[in-house]
Amino acid sequence: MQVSHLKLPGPYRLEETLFSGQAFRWRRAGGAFEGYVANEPVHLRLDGASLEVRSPPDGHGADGVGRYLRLSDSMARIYKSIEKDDRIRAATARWRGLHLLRQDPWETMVSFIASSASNVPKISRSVEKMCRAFGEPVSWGARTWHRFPSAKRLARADLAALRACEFGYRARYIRDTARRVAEGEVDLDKVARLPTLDAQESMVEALEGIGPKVAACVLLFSMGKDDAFPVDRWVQRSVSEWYFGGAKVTPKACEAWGRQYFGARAGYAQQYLFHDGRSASVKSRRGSRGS
DNA sequence: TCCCAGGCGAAAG
DNA sequence: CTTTCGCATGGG
Repeated sequence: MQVSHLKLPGPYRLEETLFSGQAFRWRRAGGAFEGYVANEPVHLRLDGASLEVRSPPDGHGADGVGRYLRLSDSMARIYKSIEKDDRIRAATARWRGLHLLRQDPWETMVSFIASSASNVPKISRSVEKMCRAFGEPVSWGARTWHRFPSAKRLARADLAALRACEFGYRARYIRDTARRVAEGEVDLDKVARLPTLDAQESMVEALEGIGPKVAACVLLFSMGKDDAFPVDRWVQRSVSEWYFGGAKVTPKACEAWGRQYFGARAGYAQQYLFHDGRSASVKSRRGSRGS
């Protein structure tokens, strides 16, 4: 096993970052976290101002972890650029150190196809089942881990086997998207080089099951397009409540508004709004349960 | 039993 | 063009 330590340039909310609905394969392991970076198993633990990274002896070690966690993001500048009012300032203050991730685009695309009209725990379960069924096994320690399956592998997946992962009606979208990516009809590296709106449009245009929101998630959570502004029910609700006095806002209008209002780092603002709104809701549901 | 979930595509207006 | 509806499925 390799062990290395990465220096953290500032506060990093590792748990909130890994469990804020961007990534779906992380698990709590005591005070540490198990998951995958660059499709290699890793074990992360915060240790004061540094991050301990454990990984298999024959893998990439900590290579890529800093990039994945976006450790070098200039958070002070980001906060300065998105803190347009007291509401967003409250969210950034509450969750200071929450980061966006830079994940693998293919994994992010499949995961967010699975996300539509679903919820974070269920997405995680489905993705994990799919990895066990189709992903390459990796032995490390006492366990067998499973890499995220390639587009080529999912392209020839049996639809019934995909459905068995609880993807429901999304299984077909995942299999067909895998085929188009495996055939090179859609090239994710090329998509990543396009301007945000062009990239978003190209994915929506080419791939069934990918609409504006899912495409924005791929751009924001895997391609570093920080001006993408994914609008789901939580963000739509928060924006309506906090910025439109409770008036209805369509997802399309909400997205356009968010990109304009928050600017080049709108996606970071979105993540803080999402996390803040969702945390408040979970807390109040817990608090009001009973009777 | 009904409602909801990091929506989307097709149908209807 | 915009709005509404069906979709699989598990959890509250």
